[in-house]
Amino acid sequence: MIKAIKGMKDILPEEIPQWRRIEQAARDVFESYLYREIRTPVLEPTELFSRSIGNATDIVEKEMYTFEDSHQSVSMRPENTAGVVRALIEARLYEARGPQRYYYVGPMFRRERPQKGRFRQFHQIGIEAFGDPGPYVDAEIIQMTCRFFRELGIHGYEVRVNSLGCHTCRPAYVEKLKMAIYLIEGSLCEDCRRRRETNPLRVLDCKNCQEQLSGLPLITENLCLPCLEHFDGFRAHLQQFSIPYVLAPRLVRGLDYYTRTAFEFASVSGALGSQNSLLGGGRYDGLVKNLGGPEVVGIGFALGIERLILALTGPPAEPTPVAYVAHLEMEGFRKAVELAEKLRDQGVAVAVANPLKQLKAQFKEADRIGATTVYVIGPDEIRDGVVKVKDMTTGEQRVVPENDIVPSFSE
RNA sequence: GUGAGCGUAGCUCAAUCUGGCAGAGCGCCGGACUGUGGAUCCGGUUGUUGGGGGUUCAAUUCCCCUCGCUCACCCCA
Repeated sequence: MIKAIKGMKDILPEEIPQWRRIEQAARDVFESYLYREIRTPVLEPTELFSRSIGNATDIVEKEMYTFEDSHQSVSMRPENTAGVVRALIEARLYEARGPQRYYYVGPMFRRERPQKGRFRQFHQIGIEAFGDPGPYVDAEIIQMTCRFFRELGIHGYEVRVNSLGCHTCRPAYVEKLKMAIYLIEGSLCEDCRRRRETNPLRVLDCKNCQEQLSGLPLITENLCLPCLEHFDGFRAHLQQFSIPYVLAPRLVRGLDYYTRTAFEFASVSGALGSQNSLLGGGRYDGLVKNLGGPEVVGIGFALGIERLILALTGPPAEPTPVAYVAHLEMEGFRKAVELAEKLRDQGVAVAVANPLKQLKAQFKEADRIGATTVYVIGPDEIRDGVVKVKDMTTGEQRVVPENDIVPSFSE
């Protein structure tokens, strides 16, 4: 049997209503904040990702699906900020009047070992806002996400915020941090000692060594003045919007391009297994320029649809009502097909049994597909010019003149 | 990339520890009911025990290899 590739899943019809609900809520909410949809290719030049996400990150180093295509290295997108920024530059969207706010929905690819809430093909909904340097946008994005979550009835989460500094203050802080780690290195786990060089900020987040780490300097205490003002402004706006949040000075994003504001919506319900990040994002003020565009600042986030579904509670959507046309003998079958087409003209979903199927079997089938109404047409009905109509929930059946069959059956 | 657990009927799982005819429930098909579903009863159907090799008179069971799935680490949405 040919099976789907590891970490890639079919989304079966049963699950589709949930996906549509999430996507629709996102479109409605984001568009109410003047975000517009953008669709970019799944395949991009590998260089786009190595230059934006960062060459030394796990994503670029070992998780991308990369191959040669006519002497060019191309990769399937592991995230979509880089693609949107490329489009912004390529189409000179930054020159347009009005807000440059975009959202996207689509599959992303990372070649990791799959586990709960993590797949090799997964789906993200994300937004990017360009050209606005002030902290108000940062807070507005959080507000917008809270509205989106509220719309979906998701509650078991917390908002975590941090500032990662900028090109002025971060390098100095990283050096300071490295030095501090060096001093306590002996008490740290193997991973942390490795991370001191590869990704010092990550050390702060280590689950094994929290006790030893309490004395390390925090980025929030080492911000330059502009970064500090931005961070304070951001938090003041959150308070103004009455959004509860947790200060997470150890929150680090895994992508190199982030500056200043970084945030995360984390599930606190345990529904995501060991993954708890529902959504992550932040500001990336240097990225557009880095990729060859003008000095345009940006901020954005992405959320994982599969993870959102895990966090979703509540009853599944009700199935849409359907009708079934049962029949006897070829004569009845012909009439049944006609009736079914008339009902479809009225917008009703209708199934017709194969010709000459036993009536009993037809009713069984009607029951199985969840038909709310069954119409019966046989020689007797044709002779009398009527159709029998059975309500499958109550079991009641009545005789209706053929010409009166409008979509009057109960929903 | 590393570690652990699990692969038995369409589905959920027994039997594996202690080797001895591969089972149950659900589903499906049919009948009781020849023009009426769901409930009940009766009957029937369902297998490369993931694959390969080894030990043994005998392997679903024990051993080795391999593939797959799941969870966790790493990292992230």
